[in-house]
Amino acid sequence: MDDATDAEARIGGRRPYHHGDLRAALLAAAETELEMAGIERFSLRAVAKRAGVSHAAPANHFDGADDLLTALAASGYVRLDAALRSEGDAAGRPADRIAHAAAAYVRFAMGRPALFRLMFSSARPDFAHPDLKAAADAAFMALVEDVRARTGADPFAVEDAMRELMIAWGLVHGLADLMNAGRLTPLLERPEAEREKIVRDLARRALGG
Amino acid sequence: MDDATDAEARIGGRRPYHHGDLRAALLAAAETELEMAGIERFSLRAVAKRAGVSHAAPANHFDGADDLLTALAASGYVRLDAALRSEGDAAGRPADRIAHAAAAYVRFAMGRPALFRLMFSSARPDFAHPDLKAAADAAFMALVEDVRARTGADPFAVEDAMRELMIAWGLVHGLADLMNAGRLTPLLERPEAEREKIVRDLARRALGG
DNA sequence: CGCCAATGTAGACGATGACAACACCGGTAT
DNA sequence: ATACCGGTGTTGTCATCGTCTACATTGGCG
Repeated sequence: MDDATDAEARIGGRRPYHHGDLRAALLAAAETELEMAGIERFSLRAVAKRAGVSHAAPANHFDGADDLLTALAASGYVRLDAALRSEGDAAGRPADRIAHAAAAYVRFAMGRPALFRLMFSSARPDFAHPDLKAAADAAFMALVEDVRARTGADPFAVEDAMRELMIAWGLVHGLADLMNAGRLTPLLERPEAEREKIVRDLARRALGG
Repeated sequence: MDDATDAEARIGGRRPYHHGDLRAALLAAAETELEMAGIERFSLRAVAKRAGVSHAAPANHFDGADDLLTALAASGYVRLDAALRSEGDAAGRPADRIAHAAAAYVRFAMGRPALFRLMFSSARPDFAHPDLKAAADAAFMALVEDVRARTGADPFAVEDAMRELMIAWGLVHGLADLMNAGRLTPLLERPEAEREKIVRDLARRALGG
């Protein structure tokens, strides 16, 4: 926070020509800008202004707007992965990991709607970028492992386990995306605690038990 | 088609100053432009060029780019509604309507990926617009009725039926959106006929059928 | 101490959405 | 018949956007 208030701290003095950690500051500014404006009104110049630098400064750290969004999406997947795993660990029985991960998935999406759209419903990030690909794959594997913990079988080897994975991922992603879009109001309008409970129930029910 | 070839028909002659049915032509051009460029690179000027009119001509028929996209989204929901209902009617038993509607939902999404994103994952259409709202609600009701045909209960009155609805819609929407994003490759890579069969099976399985 | 690569700034260009002023056209009232 | 008029399409303009290029500033290294 000291860095963030740098400008104010130097009242009367001139702001330093060099920022110090502009790359990180741009990523942070981009995320709030993304949530404020939405992916379709996202503007690189607005991000630069929010970070307090000139409109062309980001070019020193990112290869254009889409590259910044690629890095941001990767950061999103890292956090989604962490949320899925920590929530899974909090489950009692291994077979119930997936239901808790489901609730975490939906909570993640609803807490950062624009970032979630960037991660799953945008063509702007370069999903072939190594960093993004690795982060997205890791989060995917969190789900795979939860399914394995439930069925005792490797989804990539056993078709039945793969079907479970498809149902689990499809269901939670659909619920998240629909509520993100303001649909599914019967579920959307409930208080958060109840909503999470329902999501867990839906996951258990769809997976047969 | 006579109107569409109007320009060619008048070789040597001057194209008529007035188009005839520019509104419909713009909607058609917008849809192909949307699928070609994607929602995030969609450009009103490109649509106008595609329709063969000046960049400002659309203003006479639509109140800006977002209004055009609103009309396009509404047209999408009308078609989705029709697909869901006709596919449901093709099902043998009433209880199996929902599985067939599920396959239709996924097929619709994969056949028009950008339009599907416009309908569910974009902030540009005005979802409060009466036409769009009506079309979206109608498509939603198609799913509601399929659930009712299966459970014999009104989802809005019986909580258990509502849960079935959430699972059904969440699952098919998630499967569609994920494959649209290039994920869920184990399902995505199969030939279309097999994919549809799997989607129906997943729906039956998730609904405990 | 002077050079230099990294980092940030300023300005310009083409594309875009929106707006305003004008041109064209068919139908209608006189 | 003719003069008007509202609907429709065009041209021109402006602010904003992403990107590129030239230049300024800085800290560290030889």
